[in-house]
Amino acid sequence: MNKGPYYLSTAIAYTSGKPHIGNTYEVVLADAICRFKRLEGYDVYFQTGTDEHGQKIQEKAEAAGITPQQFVDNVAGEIKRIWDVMNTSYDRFIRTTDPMHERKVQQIFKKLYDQGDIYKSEYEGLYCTPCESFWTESQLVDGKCPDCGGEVHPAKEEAYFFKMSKYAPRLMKHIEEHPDFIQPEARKNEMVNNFLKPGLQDLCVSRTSFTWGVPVDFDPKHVVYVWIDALSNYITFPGYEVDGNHGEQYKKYWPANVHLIGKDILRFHTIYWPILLMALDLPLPKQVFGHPWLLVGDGKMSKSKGNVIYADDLVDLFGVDAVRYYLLHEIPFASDGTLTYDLLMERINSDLANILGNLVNRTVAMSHKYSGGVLSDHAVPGEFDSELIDLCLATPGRVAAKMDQLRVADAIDEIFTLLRRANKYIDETTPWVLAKDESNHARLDTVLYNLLETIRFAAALLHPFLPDTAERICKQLNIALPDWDSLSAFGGLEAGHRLGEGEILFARIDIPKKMEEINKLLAEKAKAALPALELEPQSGEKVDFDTFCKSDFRAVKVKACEAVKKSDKLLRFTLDDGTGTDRQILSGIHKFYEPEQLVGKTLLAIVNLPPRKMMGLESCGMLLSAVHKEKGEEKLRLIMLDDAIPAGAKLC
RNA sequence: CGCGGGGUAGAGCAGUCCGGUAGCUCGUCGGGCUCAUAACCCGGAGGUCAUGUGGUUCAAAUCCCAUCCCCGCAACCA
Repeated sequence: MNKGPYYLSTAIAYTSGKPHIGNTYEVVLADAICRFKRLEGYDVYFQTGTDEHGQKIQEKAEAAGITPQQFVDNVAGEIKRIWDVMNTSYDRFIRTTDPMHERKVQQIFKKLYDQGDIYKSEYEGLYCTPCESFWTESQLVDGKCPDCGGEVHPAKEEAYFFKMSKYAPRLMKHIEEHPDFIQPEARKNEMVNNFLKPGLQDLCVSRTSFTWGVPVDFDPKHVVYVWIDALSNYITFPGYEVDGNHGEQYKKYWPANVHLIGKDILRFHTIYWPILLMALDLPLPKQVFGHPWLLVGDGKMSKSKGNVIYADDLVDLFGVDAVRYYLLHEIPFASDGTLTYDLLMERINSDLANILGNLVNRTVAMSHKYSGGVLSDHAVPGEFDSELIDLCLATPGRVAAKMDQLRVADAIDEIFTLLRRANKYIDETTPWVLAKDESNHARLDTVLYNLLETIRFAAALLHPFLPDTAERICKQLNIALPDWDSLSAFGGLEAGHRLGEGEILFARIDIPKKMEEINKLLAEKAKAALPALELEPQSGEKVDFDTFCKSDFRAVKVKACEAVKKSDKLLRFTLDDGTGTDRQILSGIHKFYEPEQLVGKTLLAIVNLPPRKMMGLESCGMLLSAVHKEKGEEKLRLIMLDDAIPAGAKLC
């Protein structure tokens, strides 16, 4: 049954690097919504993709020694791969470097210019010459450039501007008349109070400071800045044409039902984008949902903190549906969620393995054991049946209601409420007791039927969230994925139907053991990320020759060497320095050498340093070593000299 | 006076808009069961809902006021 078109877009991912699990959350959320809408019978168009222009990409490509196009090709490929790893069912993966898109962006820009909404002026700001960047007063750090810390000076740059203020009252009215336009609601107030009410400034929509972008065709030293370029993807790819000869998809799907975006870019999607559409005289999207963020541990993911988690790594560890489940279920509707390995494993065990997996497993196992895996008539109703059946019939509607509000986590909860009820039903009806008495077999068959039918409902409803798992459940039931209409009545399974083989859906995880494994993996990863070899940078400071000559370097022979008591670092050397009197030197190198290795070696020492006490012992000089870092680990080797050199020989 | 979000059981959260028995999941303790992945089912303990024994009210987690604390606003960002 076709319930009409449904167009959902994600924000397009910026191709500056590999997306982490937080970036991936958005597309998984979008996927769950789209799959659910398809299940309900909507004709869904799900668009995602990449935003590939801009200064940053130009710079990164330069640094990597490749062209920007090569750079974005690589990253876009990686992003698409991760979207696929997450099993997302996008209908189209778009890229803003698509020539078709670039052509349309130029046409849109020209149209807005011709009708007077875009005008040429000057961008004034504080300019940092070495960084070639403009900054606002508020961005400065101590009045200096936040990038390089250098001086900034007021400067002007020619730029095109969009007349935002012209459309502001219309937008205000639209927001007021469409309370669902901006979700969650708290965000709406934020936008209205912070941006619309104080008055909109005209938006700078072109740049001359970099070239990796869509050129303004009538003024080629300008490139179209991100707003018009990136935002317009939502209409250009479905087939918008400036001349009104729109493509089929555009005619069918625009305006979009939902733009799903991160809460940080809400401003662009709820103010600039609607105004842009008004200027083009196009209908506005029905809803913009700014979803919360996924945090890791107690903060944002950050490469410098070393806590970045990537979706594909998690999938390797736990499987795609477990990761999808966590993302979809553990992130609240309007506030940020957190991801930790512990929490993830706890959810897998308690929800996926215990409640869902075990229910399917025990039911299918009993069916095979007691009825040879063949369904019979479910003709003997009994106590507890109606409660289970009623909940089955009520659940699809409840899930749909939550999904309409985009409350995905709550929708999943509804399904698990049903699964919990089914587990309880088993305890209430005690099939293993019924099985003991032949006269109860008809009732036993009914109980098993009710359970299997409940699982059929659950499989259908779970599919949008856990597509692989839903299919595996169906395989065990030996049925095709049930459609939405089949959930309007209890009794979809037929008598005489033969079940498939039972299979464990989610194995319980031994959390401490798995954690150990993960820590090992993380440590290896962290190590691999460190530079292979690090050398101390050379000193720029000069030392004059006379000062250098004052240092008295001598060859010394190790007569004895022992670890200093109560010190984990220090070794105590008794050295022959050629004077006839033993010289004692302490050196903090126990981490690198065992004392007995060094006895008899010829080393190099500076002997005219002032004596110094360490751990109560006097050290007269210093042994010289060569140091460097490997994979972040400090390495040290003593300077060992040819044993033919006599003790006390001076270096010069 | 920068802005915004938040403080509810050991953990994670809902409830706050629209006052009326403080709820869910996990964990924990006890019991039941044995079909099942030591799973499942039942019950208990655990909270002065950040503070002010503040205000409004018959009634406040919820509305008002004040105070304290945490988090983001630094791009590796959605």
